[in-house]
Amino acid sequence: MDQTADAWPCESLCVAQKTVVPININSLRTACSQCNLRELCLTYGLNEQDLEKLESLVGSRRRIRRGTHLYRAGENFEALYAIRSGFFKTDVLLEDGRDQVTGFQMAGEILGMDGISCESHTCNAIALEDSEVCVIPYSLLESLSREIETLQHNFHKVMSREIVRDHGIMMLLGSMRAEERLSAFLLNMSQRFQARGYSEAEFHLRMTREEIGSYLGLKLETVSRAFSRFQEEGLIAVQQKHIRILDIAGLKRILNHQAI
Amino acid sequence: MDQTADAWPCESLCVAQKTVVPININSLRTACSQCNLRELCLTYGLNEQDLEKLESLVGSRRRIRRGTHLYRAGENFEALYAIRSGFFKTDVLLEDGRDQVTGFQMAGEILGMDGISCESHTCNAIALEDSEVCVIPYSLLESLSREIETLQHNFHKVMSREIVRDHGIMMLLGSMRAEERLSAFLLNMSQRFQARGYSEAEFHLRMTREEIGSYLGLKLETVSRAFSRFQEEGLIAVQQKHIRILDIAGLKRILNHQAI
DNA sequence: CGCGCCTTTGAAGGAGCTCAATTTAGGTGG
DNA sequence: CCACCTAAATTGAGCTCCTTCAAAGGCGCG
Repeated sequence: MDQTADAWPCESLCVAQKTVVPININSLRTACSQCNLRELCLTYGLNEQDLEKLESLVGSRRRIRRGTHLYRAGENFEALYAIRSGFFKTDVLLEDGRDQVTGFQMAGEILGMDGISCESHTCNAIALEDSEVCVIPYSLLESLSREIETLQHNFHKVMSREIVRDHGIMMLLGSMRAEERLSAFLLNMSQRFQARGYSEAEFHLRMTREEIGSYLGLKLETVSRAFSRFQEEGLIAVQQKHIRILDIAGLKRILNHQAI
Repeated sequence: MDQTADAWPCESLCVAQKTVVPININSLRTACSQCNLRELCLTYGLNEQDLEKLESLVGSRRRIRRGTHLYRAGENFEALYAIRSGFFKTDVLLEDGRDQVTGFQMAGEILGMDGISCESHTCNAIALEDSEVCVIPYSLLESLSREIETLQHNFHKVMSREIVRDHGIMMLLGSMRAEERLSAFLLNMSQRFQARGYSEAEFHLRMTREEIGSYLGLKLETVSRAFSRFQEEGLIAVQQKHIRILDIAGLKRILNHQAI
């Protein structure tokens, strides 16, 4: 099935990507072998035996209150973080004060890979709602992935996926107009919520218009106006942070540069 | 030394990055242990013993004529490529025909990491001049990096650096004006040429104005006008693809959002 | 209930785009 | 070696989409 069709533009070129089975995120247990997010996380496809070895991988959990940092640019890099629950943004800052949101991350996704290259983080990770992460000490991940081939492979795929995702955003920022960008954003959110067992058509955005704008290379007013126009055209129903998508095909048409 | 100061904006936040020693790219030998690009490549810091194991890593060489593809989006992913000599661009295509250059790669850099995530390439890699690459079969790289810790670590760093680089470009595309973008581009090129032992102040661009524009999210006319303005202001001397940087500090001032 | 923050909406301005014409460079063949 | 040809680059003028500045409305939280 083409669950990838509404991913970032260039991800749709990715034929072999696995179909993510919607999963249930209710009961929370302790280790990877019991984790409901397994299908989305680093441990995908590991056998029972290997999963046992992994019990040591997740050192601890950390709760991050809404609005606080998981890590900051410049801090020492020691661990990756797998999001158990919640919602994050990452952003980078320029000396002159300008900043840019580089991504929004949700349950099952991995944070912190920017830190590997120079052993210190290059961006900030901030919780947009009360969240919980699994702390994955990086040295442990490296040594375990020397033992467990599947883990190694998954880790590489996760990093590569991040690169592909970034290329999609570069495409978006470099060659799309405002409404195309917002359409891509909404479709991407929709698809990710769906992959986690939530509604693809109705969801709460955790970020402000300004954060969306920063991510999409637009001003908050432009984002707001685009939302309003989508609503006028019957593509979505929007009330503050609550979004209901009424016409997915219509949004896709906009993304594909076609007029309504 | 702050050779990182003129890297992409957010890379300058990266304190721990190694200083790349300028190297001599004249004599070409066969294996990694003899390669002059070692300092820039995956084999950095490996001891003699490990380097011997690596002889098998580079399966073969491939010559790529100017204007031809190293790989195409959609093709099966089987290997990474280390550039021995030459110059490449990568780009992604949208269904509606729009495309975007996602990067320019030069000697010592690794191509193809986009393909890991779904076992097929998601972008095109095209030689901008006659080039030569080392073919690194991916399965071999994975098994060798389970044996050789340093290789594993280097590989992860290379992928992470790609992510950090992409964040820098997202920053550029999302929040810089045309002249800031071009300034960042020139400073980045200058720094990379310097790291390879070439002049930081004078070099030949291998790409057209249109390709630069695509990379920077601008139209070719805008790029051309920005070049002309830089020349009027005495920051650079430009004659077609030949660039001479006259005032690096001035370019940096532009990048930092300050007026002349 | 009131305050602050977020969002919406309007009107004017500007940076970069589009369209178009001209110049220049580089490659080809006589 | 020169004339020719094509692709790339430059430059101008008008236009458009997004930004900027401003004001008002709404929601949530103490």
